[in-house]
Amino acid sequence: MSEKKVTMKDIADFTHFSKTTISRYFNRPESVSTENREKIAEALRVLNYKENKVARILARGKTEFIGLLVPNLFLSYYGEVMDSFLRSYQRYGYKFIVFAGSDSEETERKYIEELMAYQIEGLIVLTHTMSSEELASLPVPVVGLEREDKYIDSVNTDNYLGGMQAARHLADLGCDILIHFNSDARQEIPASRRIAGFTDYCLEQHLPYELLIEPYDNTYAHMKSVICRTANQVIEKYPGLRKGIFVSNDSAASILLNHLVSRFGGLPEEFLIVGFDNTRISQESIIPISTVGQQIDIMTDTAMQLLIAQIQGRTEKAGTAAAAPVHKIIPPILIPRATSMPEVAQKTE
Amino acid sequence: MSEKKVTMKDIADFTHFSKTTISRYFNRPESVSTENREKIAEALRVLNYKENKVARILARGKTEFIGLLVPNLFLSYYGEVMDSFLRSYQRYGYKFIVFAGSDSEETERKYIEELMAYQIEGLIVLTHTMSSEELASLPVPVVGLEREDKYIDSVNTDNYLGGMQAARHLADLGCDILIHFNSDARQEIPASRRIAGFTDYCLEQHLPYELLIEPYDNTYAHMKSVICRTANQVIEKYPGLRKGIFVSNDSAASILLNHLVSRFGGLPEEFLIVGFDNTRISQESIIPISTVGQQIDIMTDTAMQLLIAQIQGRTEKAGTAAAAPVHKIIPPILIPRATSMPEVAQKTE
DNA sequence: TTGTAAGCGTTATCAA
DNA sequence: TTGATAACGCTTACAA
Repeated sequence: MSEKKVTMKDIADFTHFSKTTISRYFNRPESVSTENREKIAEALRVLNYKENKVARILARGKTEFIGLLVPNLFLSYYGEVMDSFLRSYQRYGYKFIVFAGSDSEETERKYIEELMAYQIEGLIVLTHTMSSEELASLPVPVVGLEREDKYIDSVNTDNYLGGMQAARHLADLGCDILIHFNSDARQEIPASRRIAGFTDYCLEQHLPYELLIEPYDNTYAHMKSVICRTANQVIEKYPGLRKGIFVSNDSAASILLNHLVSRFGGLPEEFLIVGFDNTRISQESIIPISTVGQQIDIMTDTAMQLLIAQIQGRTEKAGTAAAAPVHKIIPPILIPRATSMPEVAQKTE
Repeated sequence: MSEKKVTMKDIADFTHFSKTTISRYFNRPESVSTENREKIAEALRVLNYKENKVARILARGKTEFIGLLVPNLFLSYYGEVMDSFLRSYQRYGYKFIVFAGSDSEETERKYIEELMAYQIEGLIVLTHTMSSEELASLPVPVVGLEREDKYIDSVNTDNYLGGMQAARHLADLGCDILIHFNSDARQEIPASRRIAGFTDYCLEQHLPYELLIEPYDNTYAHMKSVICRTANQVIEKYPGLRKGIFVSNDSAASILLNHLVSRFGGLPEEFLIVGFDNTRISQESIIPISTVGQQIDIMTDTAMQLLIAQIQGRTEKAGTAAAAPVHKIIPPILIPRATSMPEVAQKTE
């Protein structure tokens, strides 16, 4: 159990071949005679050889490592995205070194330094800490996901379309007034496009609408207090009207739903709710929440492909002037559930 | 941007020192004269040197890598545990290579092979796929977390105590009958001790109780149908009695709660619910769910310490006969919330 | 305080 | 089809 590690040298000695031949056995087996291949296989088994990829990396310069920077893993959106990235190992073979939760730019830089020291071949960034400009200056390919992406390749949900889908859905259901809850309207954040999509649809269709942008930090308690307060204003302001409320994400939508259900003993027919993301919470809430679903598997796969394209491009044409960053946009899919179809609200899904 | 990588050799040439001195500058700076330290620092800056830890690993044999096997990341429990492990980087400096979701033993072995090839120093296992016996035979330190752990070091919540806490809490609140919902009573799974703790408390205190063990797979839909069915049986069987229901985890507790609230338009006073884990869902449900909370940060920290102890012990006394595995037990903390304190159920938390 | 040289376990080049 | 030999970039005796 604690014996010295068996190396190719040991196999070479054992079989009386050279290290080179052993290496070739792994990398171009067809260049080793069938007979000797068997001898080597035998020796590998007998000595219980295990490859050492660290040495291979040093010799070849390819680590098959990708760095992953994620804000946290307790929000289910990030959990689901991470899950999806990790599973891409089966397809692409890249391993992930993951760092979570850089509070400050400084620690995020430290993480990146560390990742670079391990010779990662690419970096995927979900955190919002550093500017894409700084990220673009790194000596490795970078892809951003649902973050500011001016100077880097990225994959985003078509947030603008998502906002429109939500508005159209609510309008189609005969709402008298469309309302959008959000907490962040900063231009550079892709999710803020949801606001624009929602607004533009309402304007185009001449629908009465209202934006309620109330900042909150990411703690549940604060989110809750802000949303409940906002909801109460809406209740007072639009009595008797059929209100279609599009909420910026499923967690917030769930808070709103719980508030209404608690207050009225159920979701009144005059309230329709649509969330965003299609995270688990939207399915598991007291009434299944209609939501604009991000296609996470497609997004992560697209991100991997962008990254791999960069990795390959880099080795080929090293000196090319930085091309304009590629921004892939993935359409969301509206998923109608009980919060926007009151007639089915009582049925279990 | 695509220049050749700068190595210690370059710094050596630039400063007219030897590679050795440059290396020492990093590893034992005090052994380099102050004057020359500055020269080297200058050269590092001018040439923009970045360390290559892959080479260092090869030379020293320490990777600072830990492998992490987790069933998935969409269940918030695992997300929270992962989050906690990743943050331990700040304390211990270990980087994590993460694999999620091995459906089969075969793929799980492949993951482990891959991790070994990268010379991980230790392995943390949350998956239930492989036996601890097989894991124990690996040539690296292994620590399990809330999994079968006969042959490996492990960290578990004191599930037995947790079951007792839940029962006592419900009994103290004057329940006429105590009921436990669970889906898996297999001895080797630590969580099954929750059943034993619950049962023993009821027996000791001569309390009427019932165990309802109904297997379900991990899909939400199936969980839901099983739990709703079971709940309906309970409703019929114990009309008028104050029922204290201890549910095996928060997700299941949330499903039960939603079912009751939907059916009765609120949580009837005669139902008290306690979940397990203290995952986010317990706080974010329509009525905050009382739960037996796992102390995740303490558990992950304990796991890291166990692993590090093994890593260090291994280098010191290589030949020691495998000591008996160490099992650390972390007490859970009961968190009373509205589902077991009907009088506060209406207040926002 | 600094340098020489060997070594970590692979792969790559060139020759045989 | 195989083998010598030199990388890869760093650490570490041992020597000076």
